Amino acid sequence: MDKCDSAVILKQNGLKVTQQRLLLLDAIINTDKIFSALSLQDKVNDNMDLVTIYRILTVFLENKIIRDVISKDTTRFYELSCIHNPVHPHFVCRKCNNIICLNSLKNGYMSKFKEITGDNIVENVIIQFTGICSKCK
Amino acid sequence: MDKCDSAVILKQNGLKVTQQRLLLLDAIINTDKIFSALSLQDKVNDNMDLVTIYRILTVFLENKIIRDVISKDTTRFYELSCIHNPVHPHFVCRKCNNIICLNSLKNGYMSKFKEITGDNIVENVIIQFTGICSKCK
DNA sequence: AATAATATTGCAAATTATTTGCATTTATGA
DNA sequence: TCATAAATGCAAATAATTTGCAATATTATT
Repeated sequence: MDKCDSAVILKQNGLKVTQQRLLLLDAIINTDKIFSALSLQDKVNDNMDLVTIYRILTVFLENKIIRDVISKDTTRFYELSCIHNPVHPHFVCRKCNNIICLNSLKNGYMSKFKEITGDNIVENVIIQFTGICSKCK
Repeated sequence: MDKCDSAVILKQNGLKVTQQRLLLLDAIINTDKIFSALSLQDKVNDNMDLVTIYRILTVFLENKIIRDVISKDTTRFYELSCIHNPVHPHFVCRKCNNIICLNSLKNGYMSKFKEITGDNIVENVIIQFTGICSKCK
């Protein structure tokens, strides 16, 4: 807890410190799961406009405060992107549709990928497992 | 070419062989890229209803004739799922947004993942690279 | 501390992707 | 060939996200 200070993060990124951004970032920091625009609206019990949430999420993405979590869902998901939450694989359960964060892989696996990525410049590797989670099996 | 015969595939899966399913499956087989409902409608110049395409895609997914290609895009993408197109990693360019199919990894990498997936039953591993593709750099 | 300039927010409405209901049509097996 | 059940097309609904614009809040400056 006290992983990060919302106001500090906003200032570090040269962003205006608004009530809505503080509320939203607090909610994000205090979530240990992935989130969507709608799930955040539920969490901040202030009745914040969904449009505002979408716009703030766009700003947070641009500043790499959050990052995308890809899924086949039609809803867009994100997670906090900070030193306390390094890039890591996810497990998607096809029964309950939950997306579970897994521990990061130990270094060294990237070399295995070099041979297939060719001339493309790789900035990030997303690994996602699908199947049945331990609760659903 | 002649990778697969649409009518045969439909019959093998116990599906009714309809004109629309044949047209759509032909279009899918003759695409070496990923596709969306809309991109398929463009490809089959028959003016097939989008609703029909969505419904056929659902059936194809259920029968594992196609599979999802996950992305952060709000559009859902798919690819042909057959012996000629084994599961493989994708590269997503953040400039042109194209999704490029990469060669499959050689066997043996799965063991690296065992340690992080825990009690969850893994049925599939999705690997996706993001960055700048060779054309955009 | 008050103010001006500018970015942010909220509301309404538009857009995009996908799904549902229902009447019509088509494929398949008796 | 015909009956049956499933598939299709159209219209409309739903869900997620985006846009326009006026009202409001933040921040640097006075």
